[in-house]
Formats: sequence, C-alpha cells, structure tokens
Amino acid sequence: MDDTHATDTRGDLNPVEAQSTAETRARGRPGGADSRDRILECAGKLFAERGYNGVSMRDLAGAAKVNLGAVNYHFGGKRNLYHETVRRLIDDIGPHFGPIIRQLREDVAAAGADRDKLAACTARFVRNLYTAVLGGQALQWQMPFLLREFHQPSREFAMILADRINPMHDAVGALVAAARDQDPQDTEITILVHAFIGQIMSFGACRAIVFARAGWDEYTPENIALVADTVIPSILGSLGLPPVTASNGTEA
Amino acid sequence: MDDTHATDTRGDLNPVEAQSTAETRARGRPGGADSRDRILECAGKLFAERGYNGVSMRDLAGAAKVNLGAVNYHFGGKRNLYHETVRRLIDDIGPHFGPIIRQLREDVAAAGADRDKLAACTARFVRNLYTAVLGGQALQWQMPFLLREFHQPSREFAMILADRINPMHDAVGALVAAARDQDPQDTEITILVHAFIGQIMSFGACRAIVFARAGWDEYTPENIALVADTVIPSILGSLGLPPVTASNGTEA
DNA sequence: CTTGATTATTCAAACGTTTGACCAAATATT
DNA sequence: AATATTTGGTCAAACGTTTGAATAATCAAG
Repeated sequence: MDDTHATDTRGDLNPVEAQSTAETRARGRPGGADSRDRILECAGKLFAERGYNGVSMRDLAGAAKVNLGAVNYHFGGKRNLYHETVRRLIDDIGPHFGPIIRQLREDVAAAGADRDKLAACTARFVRNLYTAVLGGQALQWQMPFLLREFHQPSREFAMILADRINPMHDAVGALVAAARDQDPQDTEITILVHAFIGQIMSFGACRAIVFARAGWDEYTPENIALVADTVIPSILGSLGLPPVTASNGTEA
Repeated sequence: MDDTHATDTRGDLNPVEAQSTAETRARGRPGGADSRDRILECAGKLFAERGYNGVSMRDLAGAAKVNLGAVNYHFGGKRNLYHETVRRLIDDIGPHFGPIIRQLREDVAAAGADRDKLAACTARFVRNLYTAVLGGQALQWQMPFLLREFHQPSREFAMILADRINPMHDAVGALVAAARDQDPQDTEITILVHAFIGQIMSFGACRAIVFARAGWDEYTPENIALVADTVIPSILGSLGLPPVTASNGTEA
C-alpha cells in the first residue's frame, strides 16, 4: 500500500486505488442486466485512467463488485469487453455532442453570409463545447478515454471516427468554410478545423499543463468560463469574424 | 501473428512486432556503456508507442538485443528505467526545442512593438515548431512519449514541466503578451498560450484523426508545409497581427 | 610483457506473483 | 423443471525480479 517505495513487483506506473462503485449484492441471480451495466461503467472508468493494459480483469471485477467469472460470462473476454465499452461510450456521448453539433449546423445555415451571426454562433459553439468537454457533470471518464483513443487508436477507433468525430468535424468545417467563403472539401479547411478543435481539446488533453501553469487544480465553472471568454475572441480573430458584442452564445 | 482474431491470451491492445534495433554482440563485456544506451533508446521507443504497462522487460530485452538480467543490472528495475528514460528524453529534445525557443525570445525582444516583425517571428516560430514536432528526422518517439505524459502524467511529469514545458510556454507567453500589449503574467495570456501551442501539438497528438480526415498516411515535408502555411495566417489573425508578406520564417 | 587478481558485464535459469481464460457446481428467477 | 446468472477455483502463460556462474576488460605486480 506504500506508493513512495518502488519495491513492488508488477506495479502500475501511476497506482490508482480501486474505488467502491456499487453496493454489495446477494448471490445467485442478483444483478441481472444490472451487473452487466455496472461492469461496463467501471470498465470505462478504469480503461480511461489506466489504459487497456493497466486494467486487470480482477481489478475490474473488484471495482464493479462482481465475480471474476461474471465478466467473462457477460462479455466473453477482455478484448470484447473493451469493444463493448467503446460501443457504450459512443452511445453515451451522443446526447452531449449531438445537440451542440446540430445547433451549430442550424446556426451556420441560418447565418448564411452574415458575419455577425457567424461570429455569434461560433462563440456559442465554442462555449458549449468547452462546457461539455471540461465540465464535470457528464463525460467524466469519457473524454480521457477518447483522448487515449485519438493518441493511440485501437481497432475501435474507426467506430468513433465515423460516429462522433466526422460529424463534429463536418459541422465545424461548414462553419470555417462559411467564415472564409471557401469550399468545405478543401484540405485547407480540414487543417483549420483540426486546429480549431485541437485548440479546445488541448485543454482537456493536457490538463496537467494547464493546471500547473494557471495554478488550478480542477476545472471549475469559473475556470471554464474564463477559458471560453479568453479563447473565443482569439478564434473569431483567426476566422476573420467580427467580435461578439455581449451576451451571445451563453446556452443552448 | 494474426491480429484479426482476438483469441490470444494476455494480448496487447494494439500488438506491435518488436523491431531489430541493434546488431548481435559477443559475450562477456561487449557492450559496456553501449548496451546501456541501447536499452535506454529501445525503452523510449517502446514506452512511447505502448505505454508503461504495454512494455514487458522481456520485450525490451529482446528489442535491445540484451539479456533480460542486463536491464535490471543497469537500471535496477522497470520503474527506475522509466525514470532514466524521461531523464534522457529531456536531454535529447533540448537541442531541438532550445534553439527554436531561444530564437523566438530574441526575435520578440528585437521586434519590440513592431507588429510586422512580431508577425514574422510568429510565422517563423510556428513553422519551426511544426517541423520539429511533425518532422520525422528527430523526435520520432519523443513526441508520442511526451504526449502520453501530458495526458497521463507520471511522477516524472514535474521534470518535463520544469525543464521543457515552462521555457516554451514562457517564450510564447512573451510573444502573445507583446502582440496583445498585455502583462505576460495574466491568466489570460497563460490560456492563450496554451491554445496557441495546443493548436500545433494537436496535429501530433491526434494524428490518427488528421490522417483519416485529410487522406494522408504520414507527415511528409509537403504535408507539414501545407499545415504550417494554412495555420500561420490563422494564428496571426487570432493575435491581431498583420499577415506576413512572403518568404518569412523559412528556416532558423 | 607476461601474469593473476579484480572488476564490470552478460547469461541462462529460476523465483513467486499476477494475468486472462475457463470450468463445474451452486443459486436465484421464470 | 428449465433457464439465467453467480460462484470459487484451476489452468498455463506471462509478468518483474533475483540469482549464481561465466566471460571479458582492466590494471597492479612481477
């Protein structure tokens, strides 16, 4: 239990004590579909913070408060459990990103060539995205999980790309193309979209750096608002859009 | 050797075949400090692409063409080997980032309030950084290694922060502060610097996305130049700096 | 310029533990 | 009774680490 001494055998790089997530249950057929969900939820959290190799089936069974055999009963192996975890993750983040993307698409279509409206919907989108990505209510383990997939894509990356990344990039592509009056299919637009989104995601991906440099130790609503308020004018400038006056893009 | 079937026991998530890196050697005392370096080099590559848990001492010994015991003889354990790998990494990337940072500092100091000069040195810095980060000659495994540390900091993150991240952010902070005529200590500047650098780094961190969206399969010099040429005007716009005319910031 | 002890390094083999997978028995639900 | 789920345990393989002998370089003594 001592982390300061590195004498442990087969120790993890950054040991994380397993957290109790579910209450104890009776024997026999207590969980049903419930324990399957519990395994999936715990698997997501553990994979997100330790990676695939950092999570053992025993760690997982302990965290999910189920027997070791139950995991293999429900999912038939660790690799397939990971697959199902990604499947679940994609479904889970849909309701969080879907409305933001949909609204951006509608706003861009409605804005047409009106640069003030384009600026306003850009600001709204960035603010919503920061809130979704950095805010703590939902997407707690999902974002680290995704960032891990982006950096070290597994066989499931194609699913994430098709179902979640492409729609987001396409929507932002429409915005950037409208702001620059350019064809959304241009490689230039693809690059600028990536820089656009990367600017936002880097605050989630490298939060250790942000916290160390800004003297924070978590993303509070105030911190997130400060980040959004600071970055939005910069992004508008990069797109050549006029600054937003006041009280624009506050909420969906 | 078949990756499509998930029937392996204790298999890695993304299996990577070990690559031969060094030639065979005689017995006795052949390597000396040489085999120590070989271990360190292979450890960096393997840790970078598979993470700490994804690398076994046997994998490493095989890749470095040394005996299993030699690793513990030289480094006294896996955890300490990781520590030494980070130490070496910091020393290795110094010559690549140091001149870029130093030149940026000098250029910013020389530019003063001249916004054209600020724009020119910004463009030069961004181009140099893209070349260093995405270019393939050096920093091959170093960047993925660093990005892994940023996303999932270990005990060694503080070293990287102090020795490599802080100087870079401080230098960019001076640039951004000069462009906005603001105090470099402002939290706003800290945030903008992070967005600035994150914009660049995201092309390395999420290269799987970039390649999939742009239809690339590697970063060629032409690709890197296209990225830089596209992003630089955008960054200048975000800083409110004038566009660079031509042939600025091509090389150090 | 040969010796012989000393040191530094490599090697094969094993240690005990943990891993993912698997099983037959037990238990609760239908 | 039939089905679905949980249980405790076993398995071979892989894990990080340790060991002791073997081998080559080093160097003082002769």
